[in-house]
Amino acid sequence: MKKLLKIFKALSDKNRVRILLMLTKKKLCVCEIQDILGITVSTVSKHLSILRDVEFINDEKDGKWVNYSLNTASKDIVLNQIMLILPFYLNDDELIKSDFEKVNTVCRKNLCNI
Amino acid sequence: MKKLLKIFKALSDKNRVRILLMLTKKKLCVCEIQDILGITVSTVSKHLSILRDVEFINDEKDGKWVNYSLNTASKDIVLNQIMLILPFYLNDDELIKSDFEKVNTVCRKNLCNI
DNA sequence: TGTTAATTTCGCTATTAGACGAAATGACAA
DNA sequence: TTGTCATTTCGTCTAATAGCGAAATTAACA
Repeated sequence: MKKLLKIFKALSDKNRVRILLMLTKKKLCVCEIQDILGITVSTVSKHLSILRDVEFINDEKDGKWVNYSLNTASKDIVLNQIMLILPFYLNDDELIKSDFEKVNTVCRKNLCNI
Repeated sequence: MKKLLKIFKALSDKNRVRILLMLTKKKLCVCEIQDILGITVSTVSKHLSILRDVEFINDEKDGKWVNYSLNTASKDIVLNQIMLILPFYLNDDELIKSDFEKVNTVCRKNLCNI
C-alpha cells in the first residue's frame, strides 16, 4: 500500500508527468530537463529523486553529467501499466507536444558552456 | 492533463484507496464507510466528493441515505486500467483484507439507530 | 408542519509539498 | 591540487490538503 501511494503521489505533479513523458523520447540530464520545464535546477533534482525513489527512472553517471532514463525493467504492474497508458493518454496534450519539440532540439552543449 | 493529475491526486490518499477497494465489494453509505475507516463523517464526505469528481464513483439517493458505488461505465482508460490493477495489487494488503471483513459484517441498521 | 437523522459545507488547524536561492558535493580539466 | 561546472542537499517560504467539530442542508416521517 505504501509503495502504491508513493507511485500515485509521484504521478500527481504536472512537472513530474512531463519529465516521464520527455524521457520516453530520450535520455536527458538535469540541465536539459530544467531548460524544458523552466524551473530551477534544485527543484528538478528534487522531482527526479522522487521519480527515482519509486523506480520510474534510472540515473547513470556520464562524466560530470547524470543522465536520466525510464526504467523499462520494472516488474511492478502499476508502474508498467501506467507507462503504457501515459503516452497514449497525453498524446494530444499541447504542453506535452511542446515539450517533445524541445526534447528534439535541446542541446546540452549550448546549455552548458563547454 | 488536468484530469489526469486529478485522478492521481485522488488515488494518492490511503483512505480514498481503501474506499475504492471497499466499493468493489458492495455499495456503501457514508456512515458505513465512516465506521470502517474510523474517521469523522465530514472527512469521509470530503473524500467521497473527490472520488466522485473524477468519476471513480457514483452516488445514488436511497431514502435518507446516499449509496456510493463504483462507476463501472467510465470510458476513461486510466480510470478503467487502475480499477483493474488496484484489487490485484492490494489483494494481500493486511489493512485491505481487514476492511473487506468489515464490509461483510457492517450493518447500517446497527450504525443508525432505526 | 415540525422533528429527526444522514449528509454536506464551512471554518479552522496541522502537516505535507513545491518552489526558490545558497551552500555542499562530486567529477573532470588545467 | 586547484578551479570549474553539474548536481544534490539544506533552509525557508507559501500553497495545498487531510483532519476535526459545528452549522447548514436535505429527506423521511410523525
